[in-house]
Amino acid sequence: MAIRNQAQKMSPQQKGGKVKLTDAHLEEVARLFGMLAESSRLKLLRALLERPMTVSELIESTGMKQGNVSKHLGTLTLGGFVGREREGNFVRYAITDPTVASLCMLMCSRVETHARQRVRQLA
Amino acid sequence: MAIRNQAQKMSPQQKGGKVKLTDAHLEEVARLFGMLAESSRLKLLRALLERPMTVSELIESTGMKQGNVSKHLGTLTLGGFVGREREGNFVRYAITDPTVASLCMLMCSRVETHARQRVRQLA
DNA sequence: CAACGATATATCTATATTACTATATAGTAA
DNA sequence: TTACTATATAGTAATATAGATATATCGTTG
Repeated sequence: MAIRNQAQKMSPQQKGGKVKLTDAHLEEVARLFGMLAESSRLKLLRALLERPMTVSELIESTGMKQGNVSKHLGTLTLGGFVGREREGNFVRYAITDPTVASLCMLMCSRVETHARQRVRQLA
Repeated sequence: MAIRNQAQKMSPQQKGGKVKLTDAHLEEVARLFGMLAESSRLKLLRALLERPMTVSELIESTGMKQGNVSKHLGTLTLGGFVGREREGNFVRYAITDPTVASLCMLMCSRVETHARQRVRQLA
């Protein structure tokens, strides 16, 4: 019975810093990570981190096709990363989740670290 | 020319907390997020967060097939999330990246928050 | 060396997801 | 209403990746 992995009714963040992640949690966490696992969507988030933008603005700023922008924004909205607000004919999107920046920055610093490690390995 | 997205020679973390993420960065960040976007791999990480384990132990503790465990561990190793160390016939894997826990916990707390939001929306 | 156990890898099928194109919908204004 | 603009969605082909199975490689022991 090795390790206790299964569900337990506890807050995700416990006092000791220890976390009990149920299988269901992991499924959902994986889905959310998957939403960030696409450079197109990250480009949209990067743009929105500057300021809220309409779809048209995002199309211009990212160079992506309209349909793709819409679809990716839909995904990000489902994930709760961004929110939408109608403004006449336009729809303005904004980042609603403060952890987006943290997640991306954490991962980005990993990129640098990892790159340095690889360089060191080669040397 | 809307927004300046392109490469600039700066440290990823700037003083003001602002970050310049180049397109190349985003590609790599996406790849890394993708490695965490699979519940199987997250299960492996969850196990390894308890303590370093050999492949055999991971097979038993996760119930996954040997080949898949090996493959996923290979992916996680490529991403620099875990490291391997031979011990006779066995290979012991351990989490080498301290940000793994932070990333997963951040995302997990998002899951809870988002779930609460959805409940609120339904009400 | 041969035989064995532990781990890695190769191949396959099924599934998911992308970008693309075209089309549909929603809102505004005439 | 119709016409127009902005956004969303549907349909498709191409690509990628998971899990299952089989096989290969590595390290140990005899």
